[in-house]
Amino acid sequence: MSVESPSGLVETRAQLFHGFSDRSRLSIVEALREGERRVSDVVAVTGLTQPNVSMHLACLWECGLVAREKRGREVYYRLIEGVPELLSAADVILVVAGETVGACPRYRVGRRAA
Amino acid sequence: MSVESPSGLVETRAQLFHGFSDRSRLSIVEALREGERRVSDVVAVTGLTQPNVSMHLACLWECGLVAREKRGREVYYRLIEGVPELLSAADVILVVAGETVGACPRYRVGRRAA
DNA sequence: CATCAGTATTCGCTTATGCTTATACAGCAT
DNA sequence: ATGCTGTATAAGCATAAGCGAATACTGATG
Repeated sequence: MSVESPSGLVETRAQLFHGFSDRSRLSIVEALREGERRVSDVVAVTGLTQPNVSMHLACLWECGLVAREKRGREVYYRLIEGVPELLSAADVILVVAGETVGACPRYRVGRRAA
Repeated sequence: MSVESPSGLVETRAQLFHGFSDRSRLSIVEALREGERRVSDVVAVTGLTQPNVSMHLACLWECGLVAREKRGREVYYRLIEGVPELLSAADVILVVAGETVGACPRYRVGRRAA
């Protein structure tokens, strides 16, 4: 069952969006937006813990949303094609609905009790 | 703090994607893709329960991702502008990464133990 | 081989949130 | 008013999944 299947498509799309639905993963993605980065670079930029970044990157990689290349003992990650465009499409919506989305009361997306 | 703010942007984007990260909500969105629909229409098309659909639509509406119009005792919902484009951008990615995304082992996005 | 830097993995906990069932509310007809 | 249709809300439960801490790999260097 490929992407062609209507019902499977919805399922797969949901999973894709889920990959980007977490604040931490999205900040990692943002860090990769300018080009490939080592894990430790991402850690430095995002302020997340190393295991956390590693987990999220593994998650994104397993889902095929980032590419990975090992050089020596370092591992470089980069976004696959299409991702920047998806982010742009999201930002277009946010121009209009940003305030509302940001204030959405039904979920907090990882914003742990703060 | 508007969409302009870098950190706030990531947060808001995460929430936006979260809105589309659920299988049920996404099937509802898909149902709305062809135009405005009543709640009961969406129920019929998706096979979800009426309270469930109502909840998800309320969620999407509060987040500003769908527009709502009441006519008599019926309520019509439709997608706001930019959403179809976001879905298309997602599909572009899925053409390449669809198989991988669909098989992503780290989460199941609402696919309850089946 | 010993050590260190960079990365990945596991465990356990906590929280978010989707679902079901029951029920309440709103508007129209008789 | 009564009843019916369409929609929304609430309570309670079950589960997904993010996080911190500890630890295991892996490859480079001396």
